[in-house]
Amino acid sequence: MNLASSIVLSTKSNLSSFHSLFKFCFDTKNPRRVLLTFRELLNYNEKPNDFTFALLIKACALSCSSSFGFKPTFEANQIHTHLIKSGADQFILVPSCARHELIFQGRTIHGFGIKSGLDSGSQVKNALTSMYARCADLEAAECLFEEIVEKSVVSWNTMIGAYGQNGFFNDAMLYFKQMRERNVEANEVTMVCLLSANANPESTHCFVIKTALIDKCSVNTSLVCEYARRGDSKSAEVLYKSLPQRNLVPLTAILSSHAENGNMSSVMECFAQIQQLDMKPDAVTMVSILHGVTDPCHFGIGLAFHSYGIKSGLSIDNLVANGLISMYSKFDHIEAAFSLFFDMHEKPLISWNSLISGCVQSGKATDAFEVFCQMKMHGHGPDAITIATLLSGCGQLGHLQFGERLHNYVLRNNIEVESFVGTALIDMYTKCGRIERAENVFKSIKDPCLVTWNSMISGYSLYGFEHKALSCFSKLQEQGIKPDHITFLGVLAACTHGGLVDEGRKYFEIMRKEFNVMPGLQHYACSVSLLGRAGLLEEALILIKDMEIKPDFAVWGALLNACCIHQELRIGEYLAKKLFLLDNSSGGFYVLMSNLYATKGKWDEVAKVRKMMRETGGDGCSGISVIEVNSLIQLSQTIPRRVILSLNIQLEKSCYCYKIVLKDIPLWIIAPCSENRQMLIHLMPHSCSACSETRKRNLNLPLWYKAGAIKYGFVHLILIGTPYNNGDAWLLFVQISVAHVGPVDNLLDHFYDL
DNA sequence: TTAGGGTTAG
Repeated sequence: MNLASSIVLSTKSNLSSFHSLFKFCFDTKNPRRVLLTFRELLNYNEKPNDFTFALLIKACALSCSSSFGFKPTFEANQIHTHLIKSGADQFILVPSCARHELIFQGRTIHGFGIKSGLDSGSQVKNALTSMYARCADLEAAECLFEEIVEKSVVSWNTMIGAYGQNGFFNDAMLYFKQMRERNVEANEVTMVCLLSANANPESTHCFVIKTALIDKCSVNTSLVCEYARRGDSKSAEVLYKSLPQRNLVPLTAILSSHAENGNMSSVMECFAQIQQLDMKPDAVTMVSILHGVTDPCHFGIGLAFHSYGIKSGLSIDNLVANGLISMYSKFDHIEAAFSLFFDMHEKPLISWNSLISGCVQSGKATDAFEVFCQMKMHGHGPDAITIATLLSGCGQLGHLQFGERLHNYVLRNNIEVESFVGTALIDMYTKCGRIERAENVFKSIKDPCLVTWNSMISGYSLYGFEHKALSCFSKLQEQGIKPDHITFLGVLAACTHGGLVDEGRKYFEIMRKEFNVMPGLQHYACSVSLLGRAGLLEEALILIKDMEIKPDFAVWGALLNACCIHQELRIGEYLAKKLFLLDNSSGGFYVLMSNLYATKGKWDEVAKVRKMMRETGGDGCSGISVIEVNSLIQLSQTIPRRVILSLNIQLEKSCYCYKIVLKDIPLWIIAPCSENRQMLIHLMPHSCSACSETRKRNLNLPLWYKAGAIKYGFVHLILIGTPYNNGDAWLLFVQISVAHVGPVDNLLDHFYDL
C-alpha cells in the first residue's frame, strides 16, 4: 500500500476520503488502484454513492483503454468478485458472463448502477458513455447518449471524443455539427477533442479565434501539437511564440516534429530552449529526442542523451528505456538493447515489443523469436504489434511455418487484419514464397492503405507478375490514394523484371511530373537496370549523367550488371574502376566483375578478381540456408516420455543453430562444434508437456536445456516430448530445419543461464 | 462527467 493510501486509511475513514484517494490514483495514473481501493471501501462498510460510481466507471474505462489486448486485470476481477460478494444485498446480482474482459467489469458496475438507481444522472451517463467509448463499444455509447434528456456540452464532447478516439473522424465532426445546430456552445474540451479527431488545424484555429477559446491553455497547446503532428513545424512555432506562457508540452510537440523529420539541429535548438527557460525535460521530451536519432552521424547525440538520462534519473522511466532500446537497435547495438531491457524493473508488453522489434531491425530475427518465447514465459500474450514485428522477422528468415502459426493466432483471436498486421502478413507470405496467400490476405482487407498496396505491388513485381503489379497501381489511383516513392519503386521494379521499357519510361516520367515524387537513388538504379537489361546502355548512361543526385554504387552496379548481360567488356572495365573507387569492400562488385570476365572466357582475370575479393574480405556476406527434413519416427509400444533420437546431421566447421520441430513444438539447438561437447537445447515455451513439466519443477525455466551431445560428427539428441498414438503405434513427427545463423558465441551472449 | 506532448508495428 502506498503512502497516500496509508494516510487516508489511518484516519477516520469516510466516503470523501476514499474519493480523494480515488482522485490521487487518477493523478498518479494508476486507475487500477481505484478498483483495489474500492475493495477497501467495502471492507470499511462505506456505502458508495453515485459519485463513487462515476469514479469507478472512469477507473474501469481507463484501465480498459490502457490494457491493449483485452487482458483482464487481477484487480478488476477481484473487485468484480467483491461486488458480487459484499455488494449483493445492496447493489446487484450480476449476470454471469463467459468473457473475462475488462469491459465486463465496467458492465458489471453499469448493471449495479441501474439496479441501485444511481445511473440516471447525466454525469453518470456521460461517464458510462466515455467508458464504452474507450472500450470501443460505440453502439453502447450511442445508446447511452440517446438516453440523456438534457445533453450538455460534456455529453456532446464525450461523443466527439468517443468517435475521434476510435478513428471515426467524420462521425466526430458530424456530432460537432449537430451540437452547433442545437445551439450548444463549444468549450475548450470540444476543441481538444476535435483536434485529436484529426480536425483541420487551420479551420479549428479560425474557429477558436472567433469564439475566444484560443485563450485557453489546453486549446492553444492542442493546436500547436496538431500543427506539429502534421509536420507543420513552422505554424506550430509561430503559434507557440505568440503564447504568453511557456509550456513544456507544446515545445516537446514541436521538438518531436523536428525529430520525426530527422532534423536534429532543430531538435537541439528546442532542447536548448527548454533548458534556457528553466523547464525540466521529462520522459516524453527524452523519448522524442531519441526518436530523432536515425542517422549514424547523430549516434553520438543519442549516447549523450543516454548519459543525460542516467544523470537526470529519466532513464529509469520505461518510456525512455524503450526509446533507448529502439535507438541502440537501429544502430545494430543489440547487446546494449538487451542490457537495457534486462535492467528494467518492470517489463510491460511494449518493452518486450521494443526489444523484439530491435532484434528484427538489426537483422537478428532468430533472437526476436527467443525473446518472444521469454515474453510468453513471463505471461504476456502478443498484441497486434508483436505479431506484425514477428511476421517481419519470419520474412527475414523465410520462416513460413512460424509465420503461418502467427496468422492462425490472428484468426483465432479475432485480431483485425487491418493495415499493419495485414501488410506484415502480405510481406511475410511474399518473402516466404506464397504470393497466392499474400493475395488472399490482401483481398480480405476492406480498405487497404497505401503501405498495404505498396506491399502487394512489390510482391507482384518480385514474382515477375508485372501486369498484376501495374494493375494494382491503377486500382490504387482509382481509390484516390496518392502513390509515394515506395509505390514507384515497386512499379519500376515490375517494369524492370518484365522488360517493359516503354512503360518504365512512362512511370519514371509521371512520377515527378504528375505525383511530385522526386526519384531517389533506388529509382535511378531500377531505371538504369531496365534500360541496361534491354541493351539500351547509352540511354542508361545518359540517364545517370543527368541525375540531380550523385549516383551511388547501386546505380553504377546496375549498369555494370547490364554490361555483364551484353558482354560489354570495355564499358564494364571502365565502370569497374569507378565502382572500385566508390566501395571496394563490397562482395557484389567483385562478383559482377568476375561474371563479366567469365562471359568472355577470361579465366585468368576471373581468378584475379576472386583473389582480390578474398584479400579485401569482400565476401563478408554469408548466406543463410535452410534445409527441411521431415520424418515420421515409430516408437515403442509403451508410452515413452523420454524419447531418444539419433539424428544424422553432419556437422561442418562453422557453428550452426538447429531447429527441430517436435510435432509442432519448435526446439532450438545451438551446436558448438567442438567434439563431444555437451549440446545445449533451448525449449521454446509452448503448451507442450515438456515445457509445462519443466516449468512446474522450476519456475525459473532455464533457457537452455542440456540434453545431448555431438559425437563422431553426428548429432545425438535426447528429447522429452509427447508422442501421439495413431491407433497402432506411438509416433513422433520430427521436422528438422538446419539453418546457419552465425557464430554461436554471439547468440549465447544474450542469455543468462550459461 | 468530457480532452491535452511520447515509446513498440507493415
